Amino acid sequence: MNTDAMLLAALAANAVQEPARVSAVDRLVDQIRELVRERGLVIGDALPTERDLGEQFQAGRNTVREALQVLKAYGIVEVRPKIGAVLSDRHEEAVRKLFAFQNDISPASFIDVQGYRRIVESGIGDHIILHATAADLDQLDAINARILGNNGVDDAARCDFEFHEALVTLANNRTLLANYRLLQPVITQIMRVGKATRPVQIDTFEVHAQIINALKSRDRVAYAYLISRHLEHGLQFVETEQNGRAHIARSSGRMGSSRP
Amino acid sequence: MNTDAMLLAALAANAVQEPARVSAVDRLVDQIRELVRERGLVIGDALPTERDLGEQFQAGRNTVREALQVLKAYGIVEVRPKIGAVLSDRHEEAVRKLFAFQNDISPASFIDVQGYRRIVESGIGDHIILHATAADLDQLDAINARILGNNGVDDAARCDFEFHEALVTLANNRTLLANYRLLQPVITQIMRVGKATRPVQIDTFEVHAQIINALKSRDRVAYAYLISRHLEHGLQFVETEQNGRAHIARSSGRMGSSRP
DNA sequence: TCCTGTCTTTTGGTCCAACAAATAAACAGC
DNA sequence: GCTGTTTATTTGTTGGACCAAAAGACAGGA
Repeated sequence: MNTDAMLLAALAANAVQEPARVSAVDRLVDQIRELVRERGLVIGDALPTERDLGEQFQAGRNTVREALQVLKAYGIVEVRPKIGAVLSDRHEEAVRKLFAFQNDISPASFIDVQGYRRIVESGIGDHIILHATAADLDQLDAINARILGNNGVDDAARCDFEFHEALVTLANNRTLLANYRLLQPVITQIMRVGKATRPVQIDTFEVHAQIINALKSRDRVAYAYLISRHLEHGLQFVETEQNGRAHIARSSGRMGSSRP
Repeated sequence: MNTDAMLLAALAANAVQEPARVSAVDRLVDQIRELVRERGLVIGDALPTERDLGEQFQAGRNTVREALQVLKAYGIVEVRPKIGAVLSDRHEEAVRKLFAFQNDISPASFIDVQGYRRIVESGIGDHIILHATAADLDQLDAINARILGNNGVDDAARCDFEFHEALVTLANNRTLLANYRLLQPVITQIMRVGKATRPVQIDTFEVHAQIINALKSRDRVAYAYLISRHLEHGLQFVETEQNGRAHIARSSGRMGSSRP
């Protein structure tokens, strides 16, 4: 037995979860998902009508509708009057929404998120320096240049996020990127508030440019220092916050920020 | 206007989303969540019955049920026969489930996840070395000892995960911990398959002990090396996998693993 | 008094029928 | 061929019905 076969067997074993659930709605959710899979439906394709689904799977229309509500909550389908349920690409968005709602948006969590970003964005420096091509770094420059478009706070925050997202993308790890994107609403909000306090697009552009230059000259120490300082700067505006949780988070927020 | 007030104003501005949605189901979802908030209900408390909710909010029972299905999908409530909908603490689990669902479980994603873990678990070394107390490290020892209980593959995998989770916890960053926990099903599965190939609880225990000792002696270089090697070892069993995606992911998977 | 088994009532689970609203598709008029 | 109108289909929502499960009331016995 080779290792891959063993792997797949273990995966199959993991697939069975709760045999206890015999709810018709849950069953329908699975059946509809299976239907999508076996018919090879893709984003934009429409599912059968609610009545058809009910007839096909021996269920009442209300039961079908409850199942569709679940799929809709998952971002799998988007249901429009007359058209019916069409396969949606809003799954990631649903995950983000759901995730955001467990992370309360507060000054404390802002500091926490910045601490997370410092860990991640510092940690990927070595990989970027070792593997990024000149074209990759040039593209970072191009993305950074867009921040000078100066189209208001929201737009600047979006550009700022895109730069950091591109940075994380260069780590070439899908899991990391997905996790980072999960925090997009919070991160963008941090940026928005920072820029609302005083418009500093030009400063942001300059710092990003310095970061890119550090990467181009393969200077990992400079990169780590610049990223740390840049992220720390981003939460200056919540400095006044001094309650317990924020303080604890802050100690982690500052981790690894020793000046070279 | 101080910065905190500005922050809160920006948050409020972010709160309004789509005023276009007038669906009765969506309205009910919001109303029920508001009901929970204003009554100060906590985990375990029961909501009014479906019939009562319908009467209170001027909606049919089927509509209420559809709203409850959405809340259930979000892990906000758990509905039990006869009791009704009770507030649940399964929100994180719902997020995990939803997240896992976008990350297909495959050898390629296993390698990717190990790469993610290497970035994270290496990256937090400095903070742990600087801030962890002797008691923290002793607790790591205690957790590590549990892996010798030798209660089968599943149990060993669970203990293994708990050790690494404890490690990440010492980084003292809620966001990082939440993201790491999101990957629990995949990580545990990696461990399970690794241990199924050959039971190596004692080896895992030894390596973990070495890692703890590196932390106790504040040796960041040894820690980084040991963690990297430990995680790389964990995916030996998928070495045969050589398709494109796995190979790309692998290059990131190996990042920062240069021997000191 | 306290335990135990039975019975009633409440409640979620499922389905059906009906109507309203929206809209894609067919159609008539030019 | 284009445009405005009509039609038919489909989702959105509601009320009602019935079933099964379970909590709570209740009666009976140790």
